[in-house]
Amino acid sequence: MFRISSDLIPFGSSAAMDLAWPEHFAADLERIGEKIRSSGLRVSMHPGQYTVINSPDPEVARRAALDLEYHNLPLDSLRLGPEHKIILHLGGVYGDKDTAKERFIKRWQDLSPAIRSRLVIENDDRLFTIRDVFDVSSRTGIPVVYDNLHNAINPADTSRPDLDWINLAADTSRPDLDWINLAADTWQPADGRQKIHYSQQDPDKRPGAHSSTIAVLPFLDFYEKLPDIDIMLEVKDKNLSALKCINCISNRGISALEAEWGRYKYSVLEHAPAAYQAVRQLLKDKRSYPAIEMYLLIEIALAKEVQLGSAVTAAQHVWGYFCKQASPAEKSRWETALKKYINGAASLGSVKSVLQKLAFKYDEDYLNYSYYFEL
DNA sequence: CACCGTCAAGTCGCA
DNA sequence: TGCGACTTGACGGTG
Repeated sequence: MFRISSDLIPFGSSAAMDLAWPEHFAADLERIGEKIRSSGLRVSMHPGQYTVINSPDPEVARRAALDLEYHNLPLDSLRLGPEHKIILHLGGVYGDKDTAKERFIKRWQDLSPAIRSRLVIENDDRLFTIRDVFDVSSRTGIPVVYDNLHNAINPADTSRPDLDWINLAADTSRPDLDWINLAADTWQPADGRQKIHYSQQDPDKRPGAHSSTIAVLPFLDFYEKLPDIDIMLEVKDKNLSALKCINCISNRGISALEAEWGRYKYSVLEHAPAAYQAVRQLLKDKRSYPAIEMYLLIEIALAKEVQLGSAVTAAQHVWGYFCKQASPAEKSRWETALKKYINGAASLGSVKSVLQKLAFKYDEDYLNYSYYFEL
């Protein structure tokens, strides 16, 4: 799966956009679309929370419908079928949820068939619960994407109206799996595989904020109960977590872990030299597949503060790729940057920036694909 | 060059 | 009534 950014086409949703970009980029779109189709990739687009089709203001609703057209156009231009989805929340409440749901359904009926065939609806983190979403789905047939974190923050009311608040608190939500199984029935063959959103709470941020990375143990605990469906992660480090989870739920061979370690190693080294050594030991047995252990060590290491000494060591490891071929000017730039960092006059980022430019210039792909410059 | 503010979108909740 | 939070990226100004 791949989530296409809403910023794909600059000014794409603006009234000022009069470029015939689908024609202009026809050859590229054809090539990319063919790659998506032949590889079995499923792409999707996620309009922001500002796309509100159920607003009482008809002008807001009109612009929201145009925004959905804007999101549909790239998918149509790639010649992708209706299993490539557009994911939408229900919108605002305006003091009366039932009326707001009715208005969503009415506005949905006026959308073009192409958009309606792509649309899926998701529970949000403060207004419409998964139960509200099922309510709308049962009357429209729109497939439901269940979001576990949103349901934890904004749980569906599973109580009877006569239950008092104490009992309600004790039985505030059904298990994720119940909702996921219910959502399965809303997906038709033309919609492709059922998809859910999975994310974890960032411990230091407001409720509902996504974590920086997916913690592997809670993910596996969640995953082992699931039927065979698609899971889209919502997480700051994006594909890093996706690859982590894939590597932990399937044996992709020790070489896949070694490749991952190659990308993580300098970051781990600057946070925790002991963990760096531990992972090296762990990967020595070439018949093993210690994915979970490796990612746990990486998670623990990256959660620690960067130490100046180990950050210098890691940077010097990276500098080792260039020390022979670098020009005198480059050598002096590196030494100055490192000295300033050690004296507290510059950030670690400025040292890495010097190294990243060298990696690009000298075509060191081992470093160009390293997470050292990202984490 | 790091850092911070600003911009676009619509709604809701809290001063 | 007005402001901040939500989200995402680019971009401009400051020191």
